[in-house]
Amino acid sequence: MLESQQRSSYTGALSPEYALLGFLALREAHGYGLHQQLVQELGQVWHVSLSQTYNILGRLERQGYISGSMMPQDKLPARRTYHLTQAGRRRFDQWLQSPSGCSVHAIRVEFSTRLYFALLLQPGYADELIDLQVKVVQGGLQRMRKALSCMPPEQTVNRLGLSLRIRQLTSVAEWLTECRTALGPAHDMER
Amino acid sequence: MLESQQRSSYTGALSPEYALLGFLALREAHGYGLHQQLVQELGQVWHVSLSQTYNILGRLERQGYISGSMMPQDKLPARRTYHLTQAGRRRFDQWLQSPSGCSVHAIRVEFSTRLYFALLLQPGYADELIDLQVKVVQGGLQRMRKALSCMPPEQTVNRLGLSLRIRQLTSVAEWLTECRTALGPAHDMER
DNA sequence: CCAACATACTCACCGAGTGAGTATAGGGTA
DNA sequence: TACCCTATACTCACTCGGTGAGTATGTTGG
Repeated sequence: MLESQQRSSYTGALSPEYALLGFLALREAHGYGLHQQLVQELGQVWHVSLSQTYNILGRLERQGYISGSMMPQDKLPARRTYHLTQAGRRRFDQWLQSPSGCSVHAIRVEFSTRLYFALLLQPGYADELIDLQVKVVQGGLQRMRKALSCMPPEQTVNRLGLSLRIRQLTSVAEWLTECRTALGPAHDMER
Repeated sequence: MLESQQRSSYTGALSPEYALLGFLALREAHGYGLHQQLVQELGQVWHVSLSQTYNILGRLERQGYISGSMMPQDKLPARRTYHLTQAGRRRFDQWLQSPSGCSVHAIRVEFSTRLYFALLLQPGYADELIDLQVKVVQGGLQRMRKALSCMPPEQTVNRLGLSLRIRQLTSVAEWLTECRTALGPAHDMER
């Protein structure tokens, strides 16, 4: 009964792990620095504490996507430098190709992150990424509008809840076109 | 640096625990039934699995906000019937009075839930609740707009991220006025 | 007669996220 | 010189969020 949503087996895409993989795709780094980078570059997108960053790095290493080794420094304490494994590279590349779901949160954090790395790694691909996402959003909007029209009127709060989701997704669609115009000029200069 | 957000000590307000407290404020009930109620009445607002419902009930009981006792049934297996304690009643009443933060998610789920119970328990209060929330949202919007104007232009993705948050919150504000008109007529009949 | 479905939970597990703690180095001040 | 604050660089223990599988029984449809 209207359980759409596309939850399925949770892929962890809504934690900043791909951002960390992305930074490591650019160059190897250690946890503390990665956290600083995350805050500076994507602080408006993700809000992650230092220990959370280490948690994710630990998990990514356990799962074999990154691998780290202690690098002693003179004066300052030794630090663990991570680099992407082949599996990690594959995972990141694959993620970069696939559009986000059509939940507002997914788009705000995951799509923005994807856009960030697309601009850095293959700027010509950004437009395509946005178009792809627009299509997903449009599809989601249709489904939601249909669901709303099918909902009994006495479900006041449920109707309002869905109505808000529709408004939110509509403004996401508008924002996506804003993205295109915001990136358009710089993008033209690239090619 | 722009850590606004009002995180502070996390109050658990973004899990459906208050919805469960609310249902129990109306009448005592057992886990399975509470879950059904949650899905039927607020399914567009919260997406909670059965086991998650039991998790939360377990925690609420450990924390002393609800208390349950096994009620044997003939034929069907015995079930644990919960009722609100005084502490739970206080907690729920206090929550019902206080506006949500100005994050989109907080409003979508928490405010909607508050509105749902306000309409059931003290319908005359709903308008006031909405007005209160509008003020919070307007304040948040101002802070975000200011933050955006202060952000360096080279922070493209961060700027876009904040811009989306602003769009989202703007559409929340519009939705709140939709709430008022949607509830207005029924509401007039109440007084 | 059997399968599917509804009732009513329980359990084990992993990821999300926080806060406190550890240790060292460098810079400023009283 | 003693002291404190900040920055670097983590580690640990803990709670909450959330899922999926499993258990056990009764009812209903083919």
